[in-house]
Amino acid sequence: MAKTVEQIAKALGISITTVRLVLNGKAGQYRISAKTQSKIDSYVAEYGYTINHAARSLKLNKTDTLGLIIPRLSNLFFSTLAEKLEIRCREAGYQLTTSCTYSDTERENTLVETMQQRNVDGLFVVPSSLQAQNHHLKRFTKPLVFLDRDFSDSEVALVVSDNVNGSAALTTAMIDAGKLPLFFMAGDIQQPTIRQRLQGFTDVLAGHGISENSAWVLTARHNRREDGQLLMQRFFELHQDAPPAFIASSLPVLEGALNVLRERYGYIPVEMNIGTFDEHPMLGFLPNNTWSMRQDEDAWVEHAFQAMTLGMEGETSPGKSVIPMTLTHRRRAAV
Amino acid sequence: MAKTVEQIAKALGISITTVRLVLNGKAGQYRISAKTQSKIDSYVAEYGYTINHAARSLKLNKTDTLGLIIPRLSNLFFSTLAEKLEIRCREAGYQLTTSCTYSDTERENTLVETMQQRNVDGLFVVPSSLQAQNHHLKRFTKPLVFLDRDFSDSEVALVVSDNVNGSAALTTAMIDAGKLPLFFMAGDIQQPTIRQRLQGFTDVLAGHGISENSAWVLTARHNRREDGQLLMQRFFELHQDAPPAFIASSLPVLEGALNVLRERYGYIPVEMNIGTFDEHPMLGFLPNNTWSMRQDEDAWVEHAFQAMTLGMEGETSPGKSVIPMTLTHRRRAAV
DNA sequence: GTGAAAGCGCTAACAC
DNA sequence: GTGTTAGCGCTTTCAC
Repeated sequence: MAKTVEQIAKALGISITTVRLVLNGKAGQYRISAKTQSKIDSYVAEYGYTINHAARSLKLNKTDTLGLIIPRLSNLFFSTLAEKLEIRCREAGYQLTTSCTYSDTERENTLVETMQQRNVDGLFVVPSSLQAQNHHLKRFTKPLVFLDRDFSDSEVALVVSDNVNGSAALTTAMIDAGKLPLFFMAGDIQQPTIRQRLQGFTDVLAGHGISENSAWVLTARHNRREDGQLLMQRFFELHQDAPPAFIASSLPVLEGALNVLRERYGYIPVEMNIGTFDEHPMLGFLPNNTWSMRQDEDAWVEHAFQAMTLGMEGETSPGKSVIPMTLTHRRRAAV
Repeated sequence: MAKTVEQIAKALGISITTVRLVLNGKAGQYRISAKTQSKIDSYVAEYGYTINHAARSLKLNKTDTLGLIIPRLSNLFFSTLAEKLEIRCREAGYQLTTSCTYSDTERENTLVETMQQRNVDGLFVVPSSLQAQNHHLKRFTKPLVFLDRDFSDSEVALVVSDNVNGSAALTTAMIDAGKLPLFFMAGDIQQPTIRQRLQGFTDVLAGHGISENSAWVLTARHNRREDGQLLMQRFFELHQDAPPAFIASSLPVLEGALNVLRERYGYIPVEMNIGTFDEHPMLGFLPNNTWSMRQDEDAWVEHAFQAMTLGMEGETSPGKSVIPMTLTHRRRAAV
């Protein structure tokens, strides 16, 4: 097993070049004798041959590997994205290697350096901040495609969802269904994605002439379950009852918020109207009216991979791709 | 940027060895002059130095990379496992690279060959079948640690949950709460994990002198949402009403089963008692009594990494690790 | 049709 | 304290 080209050649008493030509399928092209070919073939069938990827990389200065750096894999949106991107990369002959930052900027920077050392041919990154993004641009010397966070740097290759319009559509759908007042439980509004979702919300409310909307917005520091809990706890410091309708800025925030309700009441009030970003089959477990605004991972992958291909071909950056979102409504369960 | 050791040495007019010693932190040990050191340091500060990992790998015949092959990342259990294993590997200085099989044996075999070519130092695999497992053992020449599927091959390094006892405990808890009859909706019972869960169930029922339990078991071909749907549809071909209590053999099966109920009734009957394997925060969205049997990813990671370490140190296989599961009960929501 | 040789950037062993 | 060298296994180029 795992013979090298040289070992095969020596064992068979033929030259390295000949073996190589056969192994690379160039036998016909160079008119290698059938006898030599079958000698090589049967040797390989017996002992096997595994190309040494490190040697190839060293010579060609490419690894046929792409990197993906995301906040966490245990977030369904990112794990789905990783899955689909891996499939797309493999189709094109690339191995994708994924690592998580856990929203730690230092870790993120380290990961980029690691990817650089390992000489990946290109890198997809969800950057935690504009500084981090600039760090990567400086340190990483091959094509970079940024995902999910729009820091308004028009030069970079970037794929994001159309969060402003998606949020506006979600808000409009809930208002049209008569669900007012409508609260918005936002995680970290420093983060562009969340900020844009909040903006879509306030835009629509302003368009409806609702000026008190700032009272309907609650914000937290991060986007985790715990932040959702804090948000709902804060809500109860300000109000007597559960909100008749609210939007969570992401699924973990929703999980935390509903958890507080269930602890407080022993149940989740069924008459409550719930909006959220990101879709999940388990939203159907809720008996409530729910609206979820889904991000289109397939379109993300196509745009991101296309941008990477252009970058690797040396084209200039394709700039920003803004992917539309789609709304899923689940009607309140009959009783 | 990205100078090689040789370039640095030439630019500074000193020898490659000297530069190397400084870069590797051996300056003190070999008493390199402070002047030389600072010359090198400032050059690196200016132009940077990125080690060429391919060259290092080629020379040392190791990549400081481990592979992980799982069915899918969009399954929360596996994505959590991947996350925690990545963290553990990085602590020990290894990069983890994860790929998915989508339960396709051929793809799985290809992935193992790819990992072999890329010369990963070791491989964690969730094998789709005993044949696949044997294929890997034959083709992969470095340490292998298998996960999640117990094909009763006592020689291999393997980490699994204690599915038989876990399932027995789950079944017992539901029976003790008076939830009979209790149905079991199983996905693919060819797969050892599912078979063992089913076995824990039938064992307990037999222990309670319930002989008709075979009528309470429904099985499907795979373990996906669609299979859960089929199972619940089949249930309704045999019964008039929704099951008063049932156990799903995994979360996707549960999602599919509940989906059918919601379609049929417009709601999920709140008096139904639900058991499932794998824990998820969104199970709290259900107003029902639920019991979920969780797998302990942290323990999996510790045992798996330990087994890998032993393998890399050339020790003999540590054999099978069986990890206990823990039960979470959510009480039916008050009204 | 087949062979030989240089070189990718690193490590390790040895020389001065 | 510093310098030289061989060689990991591959690709590419040129030679016969």
